[in-house]
Amino acid sequence: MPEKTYDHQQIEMKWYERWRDAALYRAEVDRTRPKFYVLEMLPYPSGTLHMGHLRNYTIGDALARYKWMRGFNVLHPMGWDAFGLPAENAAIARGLHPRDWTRANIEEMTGTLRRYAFSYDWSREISTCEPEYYHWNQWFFLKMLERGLAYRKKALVNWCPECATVLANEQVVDGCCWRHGLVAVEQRELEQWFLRITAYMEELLADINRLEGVWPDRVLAMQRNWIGRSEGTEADFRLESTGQPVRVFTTRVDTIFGATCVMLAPEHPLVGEIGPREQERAKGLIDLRGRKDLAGLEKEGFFTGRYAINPYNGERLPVWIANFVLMEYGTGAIMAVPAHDQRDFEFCRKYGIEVRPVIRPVDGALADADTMTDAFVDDGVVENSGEFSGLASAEARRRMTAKAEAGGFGKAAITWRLKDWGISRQRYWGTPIPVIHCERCGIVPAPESELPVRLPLDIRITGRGRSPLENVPEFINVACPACRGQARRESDTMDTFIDSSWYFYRYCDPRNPRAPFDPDVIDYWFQIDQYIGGIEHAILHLIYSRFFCKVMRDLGLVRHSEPVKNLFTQGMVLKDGVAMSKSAGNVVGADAMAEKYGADTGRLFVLFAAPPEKELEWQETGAEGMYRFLGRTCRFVTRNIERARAGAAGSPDADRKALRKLHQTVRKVTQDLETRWHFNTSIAAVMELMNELHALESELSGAVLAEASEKVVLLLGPFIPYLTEELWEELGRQGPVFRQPWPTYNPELAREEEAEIVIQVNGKLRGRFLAPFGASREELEQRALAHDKIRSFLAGKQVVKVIVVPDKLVNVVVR
RNA sequence: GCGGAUGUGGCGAAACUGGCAGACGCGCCAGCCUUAGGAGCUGGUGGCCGUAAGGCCGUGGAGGUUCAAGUCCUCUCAUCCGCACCA
Repeated sequence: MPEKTYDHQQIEMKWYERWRDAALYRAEVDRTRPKFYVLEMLPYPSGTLHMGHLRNYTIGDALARYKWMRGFNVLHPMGWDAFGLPAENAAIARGLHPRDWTRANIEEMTGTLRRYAFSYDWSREISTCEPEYYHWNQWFFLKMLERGLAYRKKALVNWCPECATVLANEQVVDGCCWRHGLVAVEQRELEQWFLRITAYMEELLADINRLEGVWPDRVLAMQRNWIGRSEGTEADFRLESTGQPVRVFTTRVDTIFGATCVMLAPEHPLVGEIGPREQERAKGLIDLRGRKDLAGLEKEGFFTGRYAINPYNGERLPVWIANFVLMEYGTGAIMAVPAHDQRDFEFCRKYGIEVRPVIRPVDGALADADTMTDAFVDDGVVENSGEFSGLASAEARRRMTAKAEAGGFGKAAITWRLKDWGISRQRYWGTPIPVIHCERCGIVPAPESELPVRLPLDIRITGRGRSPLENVPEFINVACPACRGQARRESDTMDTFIDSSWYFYRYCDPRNPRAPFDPDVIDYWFQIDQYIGGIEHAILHLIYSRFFCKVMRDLGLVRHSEPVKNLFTQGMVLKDGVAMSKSAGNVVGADAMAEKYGADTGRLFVLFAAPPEKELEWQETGAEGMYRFLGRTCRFVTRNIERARAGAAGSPDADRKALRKLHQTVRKVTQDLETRWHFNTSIAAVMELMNELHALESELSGAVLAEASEKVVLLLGPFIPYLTEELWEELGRQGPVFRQPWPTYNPELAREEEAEIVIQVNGKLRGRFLAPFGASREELEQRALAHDKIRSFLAGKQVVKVIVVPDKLVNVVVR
């Protein structure tokens, strides 16, 4: 029987055609079986689909196939169409209607993607860009509005001039738009819709510590940081002139006797009351501040001529306005304690304000104000602080806070960094916010029966910063649902992160016309067992979706509080040391890859070259190596089919060796995939097996060849769907590989006959010998000491001790 | 500054609870086969010394624990990432 050369083009097209419309990963739900829900956050493919995009897909797919073979019900939809955003961009660029573009895009993209993915394309059932989906966005919005979780207010918001829309805080990266790297975000004051994510911030923070599954520390740290809880004390410093309180927030109230001035943010409301000149100068500070890189900014400020009274000691402190004090954080005012805060120190030294140490190190003396060069910022012992002198910092904080509460001039306070989620966008593409503005009735929610509020299809996209919806009278002009008078429909649309916050719920029940989903169905599939994605979603999507989950729970829709059990962040794919991305212009296109070596080679390389959490430097030569391996495997299996079938005889010795390696490999791959996803070592193990099989090939019996071929195909099934499918058919077997049971191993066959015992002298490898498993310590010791080579090392020395690790090694300690 | 990681051959990386460092692959070298090969096959490949047998060194660095350390402890250096005048 001639061997078959590996023709990836032919094989992959054949199986792609055959499987393209099959719902491969849609489980016929048998609730008695265990379930596995794996999902990837694909970066939305707004351009060329490249190997960087496909990496997380490949990981998830391998896992899904493996779980399936292990007898799980698997839900494994493609996650990529969750965002409407790229559709809008491209529509503007191409002058196409977004809706058409989205459909065209789906067809265009899924050609390659599906050739890689080999799984069910759920984007055919759900596109978040369409009314069937945004109906339920609107429904959620109304529920939140009812509960006060959605509200509208005038606020200073981030504005991306390139997108011509507002952005949420989470979507501003380094002062720039997350989508337009170099475009600086401006601040504008606008009426905006917000979701009250802060209502859940305590829970969002607390639950980080309660996640049962595995989340990367990095992501947890980023979320903690972003939520930014900080415990401290608020205290009022009264203005000497008017008696008006200036409330400050501090985490170090124990240093308050060292306060030597009070500082206001330039935007602080009190600035206006102090005087027009001061207001003018404060404005100057704001402008100087610019919009980027606050950290590198030179500290500037000025004295207002006013004084405020320290409530703890009655001291009269000058009131300053300083550019580094932020209105958005705390109360917008601080007390400056230059001796114990580095920023205050720098500011006060610059302007000649007194530095007064009041905390000394536990085992040291108070610093000298004149000679200190840096603030002493650690906790210590409080000095020169009236009744609190001599206390440790922590204790002083407690007592001083208590005093403020008792005296009515302050309280313990917790400050959060997290702000409410601004969801208004002045884009066309997005879910219309379902409210109506009526002059008489105010803001009136659209009646639930009228959902979905549909986007008009006939629009012109201007990119001018006002929603194009405002120019569509049929959309804008409506009757007020309450009074029937003339009213205007809200023209803002929702942030598309709303879509992505719950799309994975809808995947479980995509056609439900009555509700976002059936809670019973959700109950079976959720939580997501394994979510896979890039680190870039650590604070955006992953906080929003956690928030959404808690809201849905409080609406009685779901019974869990966290959507994702285990989160995995895969490493980026680099090309020449830079993350593969369209903007960097260094992509290895999936099309080109599939053309040249095939999707199987691409998948295998991505899985083999590095463990999934690590970054992966793309190397063409590495892919070639994988291609060679596939070719060798293909030829080996096909050229032995005849001999296997004929049941040819072979050498028992070679058979035994081959079977041992085979069963060891099944064990190793199973362990590697079960406990940790070490795809790379799994694949390496199969390669080792193939090397051994090649070496023994001519001596193997038909039966062993048959068993080996079959198991190799099954072991590789999760990684290289096309070739294994083809070989499975060549072997005369029926049905998709991933519906076969995972191969089993026989521990008896896998066992080595003899143990190789290593002999060390003083911990250094000096020799080795074979011994039966389970040999006694005494026997091993004796044989080691009798070993020729060891004897030469022992000559003239005294054996102090012999350590024996059964079946492993003997270490002889000599002097 | 705060927080999170990561350091092993020429390269990507292995090494499960401390027990043979470098599996597997790439690259490179030699050979075979071929009209030819950017195809296939065989062998070699951490460094230094040695014709060889063999020896010494070797997991960022310095100490320590141990019969035994890439793995545990202490300190330190370097790189990457996230946040950042957050009071």
